[in-house]
This record gives sequence, C-alpha cells and structure tokens, in this order.
Amino acid sequence: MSPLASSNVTMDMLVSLCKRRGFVFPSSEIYGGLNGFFDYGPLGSELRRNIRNAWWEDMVHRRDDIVGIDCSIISHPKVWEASGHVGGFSDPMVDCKESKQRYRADQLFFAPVVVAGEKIGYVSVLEDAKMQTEAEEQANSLKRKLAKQGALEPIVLQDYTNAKPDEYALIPSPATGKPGSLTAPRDFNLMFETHVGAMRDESAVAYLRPETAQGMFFNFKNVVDTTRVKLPFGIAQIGRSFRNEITPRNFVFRSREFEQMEMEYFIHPTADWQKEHRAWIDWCKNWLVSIGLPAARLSEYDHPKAKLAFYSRGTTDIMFEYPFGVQELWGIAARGDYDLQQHIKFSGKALDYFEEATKSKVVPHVIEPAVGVDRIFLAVLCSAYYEDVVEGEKRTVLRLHPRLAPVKCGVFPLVKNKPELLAHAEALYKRLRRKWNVFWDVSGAIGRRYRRMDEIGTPFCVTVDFDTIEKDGSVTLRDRDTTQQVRLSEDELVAELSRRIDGV
RNA sequence: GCGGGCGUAGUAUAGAGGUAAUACGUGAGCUUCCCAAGCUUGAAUCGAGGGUUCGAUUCCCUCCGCCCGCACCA
Repeated sequence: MSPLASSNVTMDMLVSLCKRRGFVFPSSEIYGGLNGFFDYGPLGSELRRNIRNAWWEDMVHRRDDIVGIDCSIISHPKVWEASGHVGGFSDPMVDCKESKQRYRADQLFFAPVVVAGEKIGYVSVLEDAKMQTEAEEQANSLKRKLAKQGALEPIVLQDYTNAKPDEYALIPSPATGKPGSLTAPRDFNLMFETHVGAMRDESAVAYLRPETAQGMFFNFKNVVDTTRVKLPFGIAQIGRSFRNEITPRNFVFRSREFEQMEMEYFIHPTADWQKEHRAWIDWCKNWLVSIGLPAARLSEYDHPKAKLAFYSRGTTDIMFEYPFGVQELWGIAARGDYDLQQHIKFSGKALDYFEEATKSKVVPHVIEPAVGVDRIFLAVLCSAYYEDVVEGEKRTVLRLHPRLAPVKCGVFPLVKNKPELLAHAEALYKRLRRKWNVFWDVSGAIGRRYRRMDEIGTPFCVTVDFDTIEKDGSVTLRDRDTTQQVRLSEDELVAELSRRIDGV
C-alpha cells in the first residue's frame, strides 16, 4: 500500500469523503437533489466559516485601508441595467436542430444572395478572417446550382442577431449547408429573477445578485461619507451570489448559488494601476499559500487583451490545479472607472471623491480581486487530502491548516472505564472549549479516535492518561501530521495550542 | 441544451423476474496504560413516478440526480 499524495486525489474520493464525514451534501437530497446546488454539513460549514473569517481578518481587520460592508442580495433592478447584466449578461445562442451544434449568434454570419435583382437564397459562414471569400464562393455555387443568369450582387454579411424572424428558416446551417434547422437566437440570461411584493407583474421584477461587487459601487458615496477613508482605499464584502449556469459542473466548483469574497480597491485616476494590479495579484497568491495551498499548484493566467471586456484594462486569474484541470480560482481585474461612471450615469448622482490636496473632485479607478469561497473550499480539500501508512495501516488524513480546520483539537480519556480519567479529561475539555472548537470522544480504542480526527483534519489531539492523574497532571499532545506526541502541563498545552492555531 | 455511461445501507461494492447481501463505518455493551485490535448486540439500502406481469429493485417509459465528452462560462 503506497501513500497517496494530494496531487493524485480524484473527485470521487473527495466527494465520497465530503458525504461520509458531513462536509457537503447534495442539496435537498431526500427529494432527489437539485442540479447546481449544495448543502454544507456540520464540518463543511465550519470550514467555510473559517475560510471567510481568515479572509475578513486579513483583508479588513488587519489593514488600515479597507472597510467591510454587507449588502442585500436583492437590490434595485436598475443596478443590473447600469452594470450591464440585464442587457448583456450572456450572448444570444443559436442551435442547429439537425447537427446539434450550438453557435454564438454574433459569431454566425449570413447574407442574402441576390442575382439580377432576385433573391435566390442565403449563405452562412462562421466568423473567420476568410469568411467574406467563403461566402462569395458559396453564393457563386448556389447561383450555378440554380442555373441563374445575370449579375451577382455584392455579398453583405451581417451577424445572426440581425436576422429577421422570417429569415431564420431560410438561412442554411453552417454544419449541414441546408436551411431550416437553425433556431431563433435565444437569450441565456444567467440572472435569477424574482418578484418583490405580492403582485407578480413586470414592474415587480427583481434579480438575485449575480455578483457582490455592485454593492461596493452603489454604496461608494455612503462609505466615503461615513468612514473618513482616504484614497487609496478598499471596500470588501462576503456574500451569496446566484447565476443560473447552463451547465453546473465539478462539484462545488461551478454551482448556481455560491459565495463570493470581493474587494474593490479604489485608486486615484492618475495612479500607476499596473503596479497596484500586480501588488494585489501577489497579495492574493501569498494569502492562498498562507492558508495552506501549495504554491506549486498555483499559476497565473493573463486574459489576452483582445478578449477583454471593453471596460477592462487587464485581468489576471490565479489558477489552481484541481483534479479536473487547471481552473480559475481568483480573478484580479483592473476595471478603470467604468462601474462608478455607469452608476453616475444611471442614477444621476455624483459618485466622486474630494481630494484635499488639489481641491478637486475625482472619480477613482478600481482594482477588483474576486474569489469564491466554494472554490477555495474545494482547493483546500484537494490540497489537504493524503493517504499514508501508520504502523502498517492505511490512514486517510486531511492536512488542513490549523486556522481552517473545523475541529482544532480532540480531547480523550485514554480509557473510558476509569471514572477519575473521565472526570479529569472532561474538565480539560470544558476548559479548551471556551477558546476553540474542540471534540470530545470516549468511544473505541485510542488509535481509532486518533484516526477519526485525522480524517476530518483535526490538527491536534490531547489524551489524559494514568500519568496525568497519578503523577504530575501532564497530558499528551499528538500532532496529526507526524503522529508524534509530547507531554505538557495544561498551561503549557494551552500556550502551545494558541501558538499553533492562532499564531499568538 | 445535445450525445454516451450510471443510480442497491453513511461509504465502497455484490446480486437475482418470486420477501436483498458483504466489507468498512456507525449505535449500545464488555475489554483495553497511546495509533482503525478483539468479543457480544443493534440500526440502516434497491433515486422518484408510471406501465407490463399473479408478482418488478430486476424488463419498458417518463422525470430527477451523478459522471464523461461537446457547446457554454458577461
């Protein structure tokens, strides 16, 4: 039996462990589950909470320049018009019913073929450098096939979003070359809709937020007016967001309800945004390493300039090597002043910052690091999962960072049929419980109890044995990763746990 | 949304048109002076609905969910 490194863990192994130990359950499972939603169990909710708290402490509490907010999930519908989510959250798609191919409507081009003033049919091509030539060849071939005489008029390509409803059936599918199989362009709007108030008419439509970021923008003035922040400064938020994904995949990696941790860092319009952007990429990477992700599994991906949204100056994703591939974990975007300007335009309110030094008003630019709690949760589990061998027996162990571990310490009496041992251990348990989430266990042999703690990532176990009650009151502290033990007095134990769990 | 595969205790798996099983885990008890030991004993399973049949967990259909590929992922 060879040890299994975390880099070889499979999703099946993780999903099974999550279910078996109460980290993650399929949502509303007794009704068959619901695609794209998950419920976090007792251990999973502790782990998520610890991730959120670690981020909040490091991002907000331990910095002077960042403040936190907590916005409602549903906001005024105009927010999503200003942000562009209502209009262009997703591109319209076209399906070919015959070939089962799907195209983005703005990448599928068509043109009528007109010969001597008579429309004889249509041609279609996919967006391409040579598409004009291809379309002309198709038109000529159509003209020959139908044996039409006369001058072929110039082929004017337009994209499929401009097609009129009566043209859908006439435009040939690029896959089959035959008309009649293309659907109308269909919107895939990824926002969940709901209605505010009891009347379910159009005027009551509202949306569950697809990102938390807009809250920082439309509360910009409130924060500036109430907190005495000075540029550069940031506003941070943790909260649920919702996207009606076409295909949720890969466990909690892409789900329809997820939790974001976003921060908008406002900088002076003339500041060196590239330097700030780089600094935030480094901050995020360092933070991930600090909570236990191996640097070797992290990488950076710069979005190519040509693919950037028009308002974005540059976006870099911190990627993580998941079992299903290298995927986006944390996106750090330089967004200029686009978002504030949009809200200025749509709300008619001034969202600016008065600069004392120059006695002038400026609209700041922004750097946005945005990460999903659930993606970190998954990356943490992927990195922590190991199988090794202890005294000839296979052991499953989660090497979670003590800061993230759901349970910090197990507390055991060595045996359960000696009342003095039990009483002493229980008193210690109650003492530790005031400070940390600790776990009491008397059932089974001591080795079994250690293994149970290993599997859920508990970094420490304390055992009260006969030396404790017969000699000096010292207890043993066992380390999860090495399985080594040291004897400590209770005060030494508390100091050691504080040092290793809280870093103080 | 399309195509393929799959769905049996908490987990991993076996099984057959005639009342469902193994291992681990788990509850209770005994034992035990430090790494899943042993013994006793208990709980727990055929994803949902419909059809065929004397009888369906098994065959058929629909739905739901999971996995893989395609497409998609502002």
